[in-house]
Amino acid sequence: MTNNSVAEADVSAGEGNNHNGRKYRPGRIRERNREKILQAAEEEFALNGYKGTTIQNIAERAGLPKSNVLYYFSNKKRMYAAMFDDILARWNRVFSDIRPEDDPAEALATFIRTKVEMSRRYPLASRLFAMEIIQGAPFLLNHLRTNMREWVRGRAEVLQHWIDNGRMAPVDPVQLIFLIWSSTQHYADFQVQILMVENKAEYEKRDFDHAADFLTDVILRGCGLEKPT
Amino acid sequence: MTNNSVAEADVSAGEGNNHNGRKYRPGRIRERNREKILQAAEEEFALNGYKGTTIQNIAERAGLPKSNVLYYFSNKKRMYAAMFDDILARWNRVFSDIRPEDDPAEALATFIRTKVEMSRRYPLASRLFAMEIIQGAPFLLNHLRTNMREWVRGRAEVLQHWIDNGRMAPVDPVQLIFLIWSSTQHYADFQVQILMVENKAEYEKRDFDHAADFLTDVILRGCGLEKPT
DNA sequence: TCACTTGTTGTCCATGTGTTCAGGAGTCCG
DNA sequence: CGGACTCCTGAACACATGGACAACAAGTGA
Repeated sequence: MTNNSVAEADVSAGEGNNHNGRKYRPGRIRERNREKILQAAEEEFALNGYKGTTIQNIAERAGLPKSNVLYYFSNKKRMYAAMFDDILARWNRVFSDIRPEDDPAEALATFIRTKVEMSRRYPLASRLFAMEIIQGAPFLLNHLRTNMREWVRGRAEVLQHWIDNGRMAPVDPVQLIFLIWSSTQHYADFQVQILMVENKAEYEKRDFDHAADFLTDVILRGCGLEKPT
Repeated sequence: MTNNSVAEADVSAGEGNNHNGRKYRPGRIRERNREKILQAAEEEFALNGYKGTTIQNIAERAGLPKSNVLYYFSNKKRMYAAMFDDILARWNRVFSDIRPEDDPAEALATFIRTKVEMSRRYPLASRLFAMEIIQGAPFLLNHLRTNMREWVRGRAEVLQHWIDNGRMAPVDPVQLIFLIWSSTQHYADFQVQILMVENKAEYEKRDFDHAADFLTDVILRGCGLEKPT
């Protein structure tokens, strides 16, 4: 199995037991603070980029002194990497596989809806990821080369299978995946632009529903599919 | 007319004449160096973000001493803004208007092709813009609120006109514009990801042609249109 | 050539930032 | 309670960076 994480393991004190035989429960304090910090980091990094974010800012947002933050993540890089581990894990938990015997229209619709939902629920993660890629993916390159490539190939194969069996129009499967990725992420990444253009102060749930409807409608038809009931 | 630029005018020495009555041609040296610097800035900012970019880096890439760069752009912010003025002007030069009497399929196809072509020719500009928006558009907010909003409304009106006349499927025109924006820009902004997933070292011209073909194909069909001959 | 503008550059400095470190407080278990 | 370990934190430091500035060089029209 390829290494699935972007962060080299941190020294991570408190991994359960020690050389003494005495057992300590791996601190719940640790757990709680780690989360507070990662949460804050996500917001700061997404707002200011890697370089633009200072540990001080993260610390303030997390309500902790800077030194304390550095106690949990020995340095900035590791923190950034740990954040992505978190995000990728979160994503992995959500996306279900597709199978050749599934209904194409239904599968695509679900995929689109799920992705739009991700844009709604985790816009920060989406933006973070986008910025990372735009800058050449210095941290995620390996992840793209391995996990993501396989992911895409797997899906593309199924799509191709559907095409070969005449169950959808013959469109390039990989490009189709890109199309769905880009158009759905757009609602998270370019939120400000969309809000400005539409002259709205903030998103509402129904905006996402509308977007999802629109995208399934156009893309499915674009693939020669009927909207599922 | 609304102010079309994002940069407050720089002091910009050498604006032609002086208080003395004597006339100087606004230095060609100035012109040349300005361009060298803006070019370098585009590359650096796109690669490292606003904060991550140092004047020193830009200077080195432009082959000038830092002090000289600061002679042309009195500070980092102004430089960043000037760069966007450049980029926006470049874009404005390219996009033609659409008219109600145009053929929908042809107009959309042209639009898509033009945007893909922009992704190919000016990937840095696209990435720069993307990063700026993702981070909340601190510099471009005003531009989004005015110019871009009007731009979208103008196009949307024409699209709606076509829909009302039954010349294309009834899809939300504004969403359609977003869809085209996002899917076409994706090839510039997420270049690394695409290359990694497809296991290619670099783009070739034909990749963009292929992408443009795919997008026109799917999106036009998605709008109930036939591909133009 | 002169008078004046434009262009060039080295130096200097205040500020901000990542990271280290040493010591102290808190927590848990026998 | 005592010992062992986890958690916390203020102070200090080395270093990078944006920008000011003053002196100097080059260019330009008369």
